[in-house]
Amino acid sequence: MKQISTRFSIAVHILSVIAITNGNDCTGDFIAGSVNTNPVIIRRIMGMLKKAGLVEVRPGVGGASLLKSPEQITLLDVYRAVNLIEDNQLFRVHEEPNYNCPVGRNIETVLQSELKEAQSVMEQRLAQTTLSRLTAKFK
Amino acid sequence: MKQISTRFSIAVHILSVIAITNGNDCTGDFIAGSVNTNPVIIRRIMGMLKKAGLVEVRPGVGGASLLKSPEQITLLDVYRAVNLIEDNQLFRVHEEPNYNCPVGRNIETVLQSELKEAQSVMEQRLAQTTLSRLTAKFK
DNA sequence: ATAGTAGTAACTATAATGGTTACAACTGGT
DNA sequence: ACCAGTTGTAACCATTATAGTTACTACTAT
Repeated sequence: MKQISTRFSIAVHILSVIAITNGNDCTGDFIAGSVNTNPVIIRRIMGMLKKAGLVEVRPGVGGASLLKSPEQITLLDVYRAVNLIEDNQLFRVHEEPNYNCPVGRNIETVLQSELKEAQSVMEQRLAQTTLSRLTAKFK
Repeated sequence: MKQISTRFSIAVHILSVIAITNGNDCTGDFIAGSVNTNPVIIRRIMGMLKKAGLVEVRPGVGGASLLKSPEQITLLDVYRAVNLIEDNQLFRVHEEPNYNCPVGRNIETVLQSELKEAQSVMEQRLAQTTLSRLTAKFK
């Protein structure tokens, strides 16, 4: 199966680096070195984090800093920032079943409500973990 | 973002049809008509459900039936049957971060444990919904 | 002016998905 | 014994997301 993209984990990595360095000379190239990937990947994800209002970047000279404190940034915030998804639905449901069949007629509505519940509890669990909680566990 | 494949929702659809028809003349082509897709798709997914011990198919003559009662089949059973995933990890984490960086050194372990938790609560929610609970809501 | 940085566009390779056609193997009924 | 209907696969295809790369413009402090 297709797993959830590494954009999410990289975004958390990026924010952790910014949090730890306290925004000191935290350029895209520096972060790319820590993540061990191409700087453009970092810039792209940083763009999403900017759009979500989580970070700001000093234009020209470079360097990123957090717009919210690490205690206020949760994994759900990051997840939502980088995983823009159709209708915010993690689970995709097959379309246009046969409405002449009692199953085809009902499956979408009935199943969707259960899947939304499952997605919701996952997201609420993500919302319980803050960035500061994560970085506190670093050794 | 890439959503979770419709294999899952189709598999639930398949099992619902079998449950409702009570395994009466429930051929792949018939189910394909209800799902409104190609019969081969149904056979492929049915193969996974067979491997997971959820259904059996009469060879030659055709027709599927449940190997467990609808009260005993949960959405998690179905999810696990059709979404075989590397290491059973829904979230993918970027590999080979820079171990010379305190973030790169710790991010994998620390983040993984949180993500596993989030995945786990979602799966436990799926486990609470049985096939019979679903079909009972059909109108 | 220049060096270093950010922001994008454009391109590539890879993989998963959803679908299709084709074919072999099996079964029950005639 | 044949035949129709079915299952189980293999092979192929188009589409899409992902992850990465190169290249270029624009901006800022020195």
